[in-house]
Amino acid sequence: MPTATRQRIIEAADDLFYRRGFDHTSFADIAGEVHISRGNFYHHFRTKDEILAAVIEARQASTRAMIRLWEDQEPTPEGRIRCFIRIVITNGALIERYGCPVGTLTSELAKLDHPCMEQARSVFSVFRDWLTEQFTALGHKDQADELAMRVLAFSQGVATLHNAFGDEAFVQREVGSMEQWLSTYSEHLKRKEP
Amino acid sequence: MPTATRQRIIEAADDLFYRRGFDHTSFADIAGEVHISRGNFYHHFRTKDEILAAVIEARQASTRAMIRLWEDQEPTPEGRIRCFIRIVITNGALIERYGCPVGTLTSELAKLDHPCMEQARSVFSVFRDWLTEQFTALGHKDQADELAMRVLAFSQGVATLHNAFGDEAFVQREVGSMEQWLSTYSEHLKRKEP
DNA sequence: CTTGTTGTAGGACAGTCGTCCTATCGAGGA
DNA sequence: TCCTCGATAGGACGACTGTCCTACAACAAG
Repeated sequence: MPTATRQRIIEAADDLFYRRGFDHTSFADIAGEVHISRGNFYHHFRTKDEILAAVIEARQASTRAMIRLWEDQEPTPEGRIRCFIRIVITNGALIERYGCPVGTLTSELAKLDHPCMEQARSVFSVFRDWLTEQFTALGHKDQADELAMRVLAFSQGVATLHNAFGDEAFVQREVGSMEQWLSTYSEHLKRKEP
Repeated sequence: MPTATRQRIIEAADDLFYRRGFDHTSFADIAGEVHISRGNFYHHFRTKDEILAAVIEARQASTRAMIRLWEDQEPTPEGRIRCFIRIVITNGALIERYGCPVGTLTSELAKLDHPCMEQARSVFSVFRDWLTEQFTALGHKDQADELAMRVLAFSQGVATLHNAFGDEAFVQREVGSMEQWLSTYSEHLKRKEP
């Protein structure tokens, strides 16, 4: 049963881990953000790794929630994949400043050789599996996972360079190019099923 | 005039910043790697930021050296761009473990709001400007920078996902796809200048 | 009213951090 | 031989880290 305070800790840690990085965020930082004492903090999370695990779990949940939203808004697989492609525009301001939350956390945990690495990777997998489903529905079952990985790589590349250069025109251009690439895969379906 | 010890410090710091991250690498770590005392360390670098600046400078130099090597080995712009594309295979083992040195450092410095961020970005720019030159030589002067950014984004996306998933087949596949994409841009030139 | 549980606070603890200071070493010039 | 000066060593410093312990307040169960 999650307490309200516990929930606020997770939200603050989520935000700080994103903006400052996991390693560079201290207990005191999070406690200060939530306006509780470090002692109270320890009552909810005994170690830093426990918070990280809870944060990643929360990110998995919010990712799934976002995906459900896309599925409600867009009836076609093409429209849904387009939602994912456009995420680098939707979250453009944050990505320009702090990069992709999933990619940067994974990179950091890889360097730290952190036990939560596998859990962090699974956030990637939520996107990957869902994109694979969409490409399968689009009639490309045999290469669905490969296409999903390509879209995922696109978003990571654009996010990293947006974070490095801050060039919004570049993001717009790449999204447009990717949407055009996507349309070639969906028109192929229309031609097969008129 | 760089001392031999100073050079060894830079090399050790370069390696550790890559493998553990800048923030998570301490003075003691580097000193231990070089087998010198922390006091001696301070004689060469007074602050951590000074080491970082020296490391980034060294990376710029080694990047330019690698580029010169490519230019010596490959006479055509297409072959040279191919060298860059293949770098995610050449350095595959390291990237799988620690990600791209340029991308991960830039991401970390962005989160730390570090003054060396601009300098780190310039390592990206070395690649970007050189790729722009190559695409210009390939006869695509009007969109040379856009194509350079696309190749750069490709490498960052592939590196991030290779680091996350460790899927070598994915890397091979994406490199092949990217080389095919590149060949369409060079054949366009051959058609115009037979 | 007593007892026990739970949330909160504040501080103790040993360790590490970046930074800085001082002392010693060794070679080269006067 | 003495002096100088860069290279090296070793430790001191205050601040901060993650972790842990104890004390108190609120409140429900008995």
